[in-house]
Amino acid sequence: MPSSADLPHPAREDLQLAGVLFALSDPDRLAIVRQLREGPMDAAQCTTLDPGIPKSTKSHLMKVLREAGVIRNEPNGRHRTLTLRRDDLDARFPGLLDAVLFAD
Amino acid sequence: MPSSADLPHPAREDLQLAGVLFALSDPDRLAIVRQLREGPMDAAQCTTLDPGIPKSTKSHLMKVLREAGVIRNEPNGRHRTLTLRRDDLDARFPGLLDAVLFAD
DNA sequence: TCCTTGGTTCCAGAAAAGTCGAACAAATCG
DNA sequence: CGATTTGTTCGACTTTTCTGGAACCAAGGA
Repeated sequence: MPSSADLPHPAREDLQLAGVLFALSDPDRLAIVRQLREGPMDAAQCTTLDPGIPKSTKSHLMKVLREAGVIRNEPNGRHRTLTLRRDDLDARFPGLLDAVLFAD
Repeated sequence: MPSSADLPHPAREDLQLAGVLFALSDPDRLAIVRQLREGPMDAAQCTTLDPGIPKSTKSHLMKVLREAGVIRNEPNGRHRTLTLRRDDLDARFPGLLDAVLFAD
């Protein structure tokens, strides 16, 4: 049974190209996605961001990525596990994620 | 000698991934880019946009795409010729444009 | 030369997005 | 239970982006 702390995630078929591109169009969010390339990660270990960033700001970055369908954000004990939705993105927009992750 | 009507275009090496993604993160701008896929086009023939759109708004859409380096906008007699900067985009962000154009 | 056409620029207001403190929530540990 | 850790959410404020009218500009054509 889903915990009340579960956040909504769009279904694969509801992902919008423009929305995904927008979520990725920010250097901070791009850095998070790049870090997730290696695999799931607890939000606390996002070292790519300025360590002095307020947690509400950080949470907002995650929210934009989640609502666009780029990452999954699930409760995991006291933490939150972030996962890149690679399979869904590849299915809907083949090659896009690879191009973004590979760039530069 | 360059006409004063020439608009500034970023050099290939100055293209920013986040900037390009932002320019593409809008349905209207995406539609313009998709139409340019077939080849250069005069701005007046952008049939993808609502025909009732004010020309200043349309010009703004072009400006965002141009400043991000997605399209070239050059004077051509009484018109403006728009060109997708496919070679520059492919060089800097391989696969990105194809993925965007192919999607859906 | 004047008029029309196709387009940019400027400006101001509206809308959207980002920032961050403070309050709240859930899990864990003592 | 109470304190700590790791977050989310809310609300107010700032900043960015969008929108569209009006002025302007350059190229042709009558």
